Amino acid sequence: MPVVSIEHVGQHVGAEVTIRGWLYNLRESGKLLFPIFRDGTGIIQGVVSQKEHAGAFNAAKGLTQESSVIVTGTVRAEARAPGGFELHVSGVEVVQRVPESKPFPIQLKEHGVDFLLDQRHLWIRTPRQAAILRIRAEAERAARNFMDSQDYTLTDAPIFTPAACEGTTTLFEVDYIDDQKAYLTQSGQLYVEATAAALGKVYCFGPTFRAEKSKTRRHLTEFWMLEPEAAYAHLEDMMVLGEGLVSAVVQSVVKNRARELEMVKRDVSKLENIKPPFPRIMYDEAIKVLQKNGNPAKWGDDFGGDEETIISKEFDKPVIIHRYPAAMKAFYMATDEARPELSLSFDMIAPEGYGEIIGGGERLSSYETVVERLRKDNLPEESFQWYLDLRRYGSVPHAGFGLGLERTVAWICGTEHIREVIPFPRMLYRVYP
RNA sequence: UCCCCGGUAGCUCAAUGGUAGAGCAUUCGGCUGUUAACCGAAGGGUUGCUAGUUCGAAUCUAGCCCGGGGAGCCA
Repeated sequence: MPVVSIEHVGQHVGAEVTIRGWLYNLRESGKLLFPIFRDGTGIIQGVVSQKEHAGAFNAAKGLTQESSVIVTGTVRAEARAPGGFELHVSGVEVVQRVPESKPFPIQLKEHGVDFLLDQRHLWIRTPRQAAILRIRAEAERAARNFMDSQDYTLTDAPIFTPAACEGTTTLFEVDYIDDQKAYLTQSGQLYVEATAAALGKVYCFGPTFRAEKSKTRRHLTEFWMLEPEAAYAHLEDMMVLGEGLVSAVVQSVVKNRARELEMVKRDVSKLENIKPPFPRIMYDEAIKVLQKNGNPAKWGDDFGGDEETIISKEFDKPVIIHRYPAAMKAFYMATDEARPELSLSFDMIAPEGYGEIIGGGERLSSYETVVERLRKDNLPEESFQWYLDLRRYGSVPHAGFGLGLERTVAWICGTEHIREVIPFPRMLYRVYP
């Protein structure tokens, strides 16, 4: 008897199959039982008749939620069943029965955020959470495929680092061997600048850490970033690469994860439209847009969540804002020679208030300027000697950006908070489970 | 770090100064087409902690602890 996954059960109508999974829910109606099974790929309702299969009936009757089961039965097309297919159950083998004294804590009803996050290891079993994690996986695969197709080479960056990439206040310090200190990486960027000089076009993709005391729906202390970097590339190249990457990810999810998007009740029409080119405005224009909308922003201000939302509402695609004032960007950002008060930087703001999903730009290539900026930002020069070597030995113009995976996936899924789109979110004051 | 909101049964919530309640979950009983099934019954509480006001506090006051949303900062 073939073991089939629930997502493929429609190919076996009329046949007897085996499903291995868990009891998601059980409804009883006298001498008929309606168990709902899940196996990680989907859910299917079973029907068990006491008259026809007394053994299966007795095994399933009173069975507790999330007990693990191996079920055999005949697949029928059935309009009355959720999903359109139903399993007429002839055999039930209980692998492990959840004890009645300590039932599965997550019910098919509403729960509070605190409770669900404490139960995250079990919460991910519910259909909505499982769908979100599948969409995340598709987004990661699509992102890698796109970068590979553009001839970028994956060069992973270290997680232990000797010092800050960006601000020094948000570093996680860890005890390294023999009383040394190390820090969890905030960004792989400095390292991909090195591998770009070795391999030309590169990217890294992995977790990054920020000890920011931020409590918002857009923040995690541990999040994943995809960071391309290319030698001899300029700002324009990166804006084109960024919109290509985001479009490829969105379209791949729309194409390959339609069922999951339906499960999370996403309005897919808003995603189908996400194709290049994306609207681009200069920082100067963005300030004007804000002022037009009654926001008190003035030239030189950085944008917070409110400002990003106002600007993104003007467009139905992600919007690229470029050439921010140099003063508000990191020490490695290149300046615009036409207007030295501006940096050759850009951010991409997602629609619908999901905030900044990309930040990047062209890097400083002159040794003297990097040293000057390091001193200005009070960064420890001795920790950056290797980085300065990149400006000593064949320095070239180069550019790159960082894409925040969780914000991108949260936007694609339309979730309330980005904590839902990573299997085990790490947040301010929460590292369990 | 700052501002706002919250903490009552395993879960979601009600009870605004006078005997702590409901739905779900659990247990027992009923039901041959259920859709977070339904119907009947039972068990289940140190109202986050500490102090205070009061004849009397889940309720009012103060401090603390925990959580949520936001600001700053960022992807």
